[in-house]
Amino acid sequence: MAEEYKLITAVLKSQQIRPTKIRKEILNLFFEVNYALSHSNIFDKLNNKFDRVTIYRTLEIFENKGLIHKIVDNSGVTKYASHGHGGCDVNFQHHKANHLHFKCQQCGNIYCMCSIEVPKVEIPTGYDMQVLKLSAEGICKTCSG
Amino acid sequence: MAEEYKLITAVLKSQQIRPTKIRKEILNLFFEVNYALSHSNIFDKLNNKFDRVTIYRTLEIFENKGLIHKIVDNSGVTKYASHGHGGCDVNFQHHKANHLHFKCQQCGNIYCMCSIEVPKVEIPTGYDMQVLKLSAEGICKTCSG
DNA sequence: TAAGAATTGCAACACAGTTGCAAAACTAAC
DNA sequence: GTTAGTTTTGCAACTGTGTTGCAATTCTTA
Repeated sequence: MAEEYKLITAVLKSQQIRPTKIRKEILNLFFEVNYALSHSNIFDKLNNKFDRVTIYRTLEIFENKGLIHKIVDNSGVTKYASHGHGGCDVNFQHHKANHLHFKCQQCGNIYCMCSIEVPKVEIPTGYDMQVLKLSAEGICKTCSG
Repeated sequence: MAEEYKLITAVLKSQQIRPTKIRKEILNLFFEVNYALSHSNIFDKLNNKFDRVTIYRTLEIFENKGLIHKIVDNSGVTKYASHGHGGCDVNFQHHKANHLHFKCQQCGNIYCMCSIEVPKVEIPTGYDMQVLKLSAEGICKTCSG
């Protein structure tokens, strides 16, 4: 844990984020899992130790600095996934690019799948497509295994 | 308008939905547009004539009976698009199947594109994919024209 | 017209997310 | 190490979305 926190502190500093207690604890949570976390997931895991608002603000900072990205799943729940570590099945570089989000219908977890190539798709004339996003649902490795 | 309401009444009856005032007005709204409507869109368009809760319940009924489907866009806003009429660029049958949702970055409207074929995609072994959804962003016909 | 069922509106609530502000914690200079 | 200034945090309050229970109203049909 102490070793891990050294790395976490370094990651925060590398993004010009002051390594306060709550920031280290939240970033640590992201590094411990390989799926996306919601605000309430984080609030619960931190056991009411910090204020709701501070968690929102921390997530905002992490997102702006590119440490995590926001995912809105198709039931409307907002989650965040870390770049690097468990947050991606390939590596940090790929993660930043457009990738597929897989939601497990059993456990509800969302996994980033950076190894997937987003296919080309033709849309009707008159429309100018800038972004194409893929999202999948099914049963994850853990739940089917 | 009177003619249109005859059709709307018939559609409602065909799904065993009693054609009350609010239901006819809401279904009419869906038939007037070719994009998805949010609860607050509908509330505003109906000019506070009906209760918020009744609108929620009406949307729930329409969704359960298959007249509309729910779309959560990637900023977390829940919208509903009608099957048939303006809600689809092909026809009623296609609409029910999996299709692409296109969100205009300018006007914010979401359009259903039923003519798009959803491509095959390979995912990592161990994961069992049941559903694949496509969503796009860009500039719509109206805004670019 | 009256009884029973469905629909509506209202009040109240839960939850996610945001803002302003004061208290606390840090940083850097002396 | 103390102090001034900046950042961060926690609290209170608020908005918006969605839900539930219940009583009043409306519709159906007999």
